[in-house]
Amino acid sequence: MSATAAKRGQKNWPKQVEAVCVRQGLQLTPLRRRVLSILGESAAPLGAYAIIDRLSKIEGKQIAPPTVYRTLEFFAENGFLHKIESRNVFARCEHVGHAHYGALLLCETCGRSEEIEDEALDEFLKRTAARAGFALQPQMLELQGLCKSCAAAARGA
Amino acid sequence: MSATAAKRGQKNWPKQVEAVCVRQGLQLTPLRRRVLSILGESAAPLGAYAIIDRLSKIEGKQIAPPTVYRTLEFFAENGFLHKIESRNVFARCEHVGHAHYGALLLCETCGRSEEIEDEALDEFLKRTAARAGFALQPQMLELQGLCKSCAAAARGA
DNA sequence: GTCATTATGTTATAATATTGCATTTGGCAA
DNA sequence: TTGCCAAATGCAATATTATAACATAATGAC
Repeated sequence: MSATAAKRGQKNWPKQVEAVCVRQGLQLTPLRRRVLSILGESAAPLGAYAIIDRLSKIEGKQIAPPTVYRTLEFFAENGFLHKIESRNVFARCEHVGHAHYGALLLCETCGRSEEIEDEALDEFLKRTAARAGFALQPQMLELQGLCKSCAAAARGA
Repeated sequence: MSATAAKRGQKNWPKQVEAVCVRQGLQLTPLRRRVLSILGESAAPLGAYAIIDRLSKIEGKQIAPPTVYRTLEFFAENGFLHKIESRNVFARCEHVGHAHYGALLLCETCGRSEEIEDEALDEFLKRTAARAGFALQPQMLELQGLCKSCAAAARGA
């Protein structure tokens, strides 16, 4: 993903979420809008407490954890956000309204996450698991590595 | 994996670990042996605090978290144990001394984890990530689903 | 407007993990 | 053997992540 594409995604994401909320009759309250904008402006996924801190600054008073966790839960349940379990952070879902499978490519160096949707991958995993008698759920993989620019930087260094 | 295979793995694991420790000159201290045996006897992966509780019972006094976390770190560093990030638990590495790639199949129902080693999967993932310019690290995937027996039970129910 | 539902506020606490420093143990060279 | 260094363990405090439980406020259906 190019830097400009990242920036576009970042800028458009709150608007896309808003559009889906309107279509589906989901309440986009002031609190949710503020959290949306915090997530929308971040280059990399954010931890809950980073969001709490930023929100507290915006609101001018200390916001308690449940407030933010509930908001994040709302976004995750409605397919706007991924929780990245391996890092305890929350990333914008770049495919608002699409199926939730594929993979998140997580950069070890810059912390950014990139989302790919790949039916072939899904199929391959299902078949691989099935050989062990395992029935896979649909899920987003979390894959660790280096993003294009960090890999280039590492090679250059 | 059959129940008997699981049981065999479980019984042999501490001995395999011990053998590798001897070969590599790693200290298998009394503390490490006790943690090894706790992990060896568990059907499913255990959380750090579950291990702390069991160890405290065995020792007859309260064991502090760092003691156990350090022991787990020792086993993980030496390839005897996997930390399952999506669940905050620790699972025996069933392929002691092998490459650490492939996948952990995690059953949502019984909590057990099964390890598969699959070079084709590794290749597939690398190629998929490479199309996004991403350089994947070798890693164990965590895949959620239902194990053979829990899937059968679910179908029967 | 009343009422039920949904959302938010607030306090407390649970669950997971680490830092920093003191003490003990094990290996090994003089 | 002794002394030393490095590795391992003990221990207290605290950091980080997340949830429970209950009160209050806002919203939408009727």
